Amino acid sequence: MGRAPCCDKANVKKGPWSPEEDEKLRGFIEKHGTGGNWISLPHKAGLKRCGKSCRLRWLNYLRPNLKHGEFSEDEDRIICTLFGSIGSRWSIIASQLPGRTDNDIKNYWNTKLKKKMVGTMNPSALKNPHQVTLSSMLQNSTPSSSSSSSSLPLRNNHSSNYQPHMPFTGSEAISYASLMSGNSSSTPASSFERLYQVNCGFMLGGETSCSSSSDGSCKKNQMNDVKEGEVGYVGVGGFGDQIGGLSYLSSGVEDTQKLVSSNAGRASGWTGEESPLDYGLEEIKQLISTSSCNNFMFDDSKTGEMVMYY
DNA sequence: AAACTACACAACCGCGGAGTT
DNA sequence: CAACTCCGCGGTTGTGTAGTT
Repeated sequence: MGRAPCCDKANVKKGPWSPEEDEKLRGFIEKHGTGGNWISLPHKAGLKRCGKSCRLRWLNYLRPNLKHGEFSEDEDRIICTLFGSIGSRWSIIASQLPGRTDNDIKNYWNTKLKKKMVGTMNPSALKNPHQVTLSSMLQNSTPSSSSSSSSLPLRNNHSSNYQPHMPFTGSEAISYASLMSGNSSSTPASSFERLYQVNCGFMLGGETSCSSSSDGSCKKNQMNDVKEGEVGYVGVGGFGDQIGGLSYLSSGVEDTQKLVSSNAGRASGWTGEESPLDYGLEEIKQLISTSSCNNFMFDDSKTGEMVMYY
């Protein structure tokens, strides 16, 4: 069965929104609400736009109480922590950042934060081929082409032993962990910085595995997996133990929960249509505490590479 | 000043899930 | 239960602009 188009593409305007269109849409929604039907909304509002386009414009740009501009360090922290815990589920991350949209955060991550992560790494280490291969991390992070997705094992909803390969060998990972712990930032590495660097550093390589891929197999099902307790995750301590007593990841979960807790109140300020996603605190806590992305383990015996078990 | 490049952000696309008929 | 519609999500692309050569 083919999927019906969401709108008559021939009679629909595309591209940037004009101020007049914005005003029409804003005015209509302020007056009538969305009516729970985005498809019919543009017609009612007198707009020659696709319903999805209207929805996006409203959610990402016109909606009241939206923040535009620089992200604060707090917001950076939250994004990184959550990204490290739950991957690229931008809507969930956005739900913890009032005034920010998933699109905003996604763009911010892709254009700035990811580079910031890279920037925290010691460049000299990158010259050593036996240590972290940054380019390979980044290559693995973008599932844009079908070829890349075919070369990378895609997560199966119902498979608990999905094993994406990290671009490190076991010893490389140890080098990397040492590098991170000895990072020469102006302040001693705080627990956040370690969490930030380790979680996010690895996530650069693991992003694909946690995001929805082109086959979309990794979307809401992950939530369902967690809820249903079907996933046989390896314990959180696995990775930290292996890298010589560094307990970044286990503390990461704790920190994440604190962050989520501290932001839940703010998040609750979102009401109805304002909130793109309304996950409960407990839901997110559980999601994070059982998050696949925090569960690492070496498997030197098989491949000689470090492997994350999901 | 023109050409080129890099970056940031808005918008589009296609998919899966949920709800309805 | 299948067929269908709509919503929401995340990845990707397009476009404008600032910076550099």
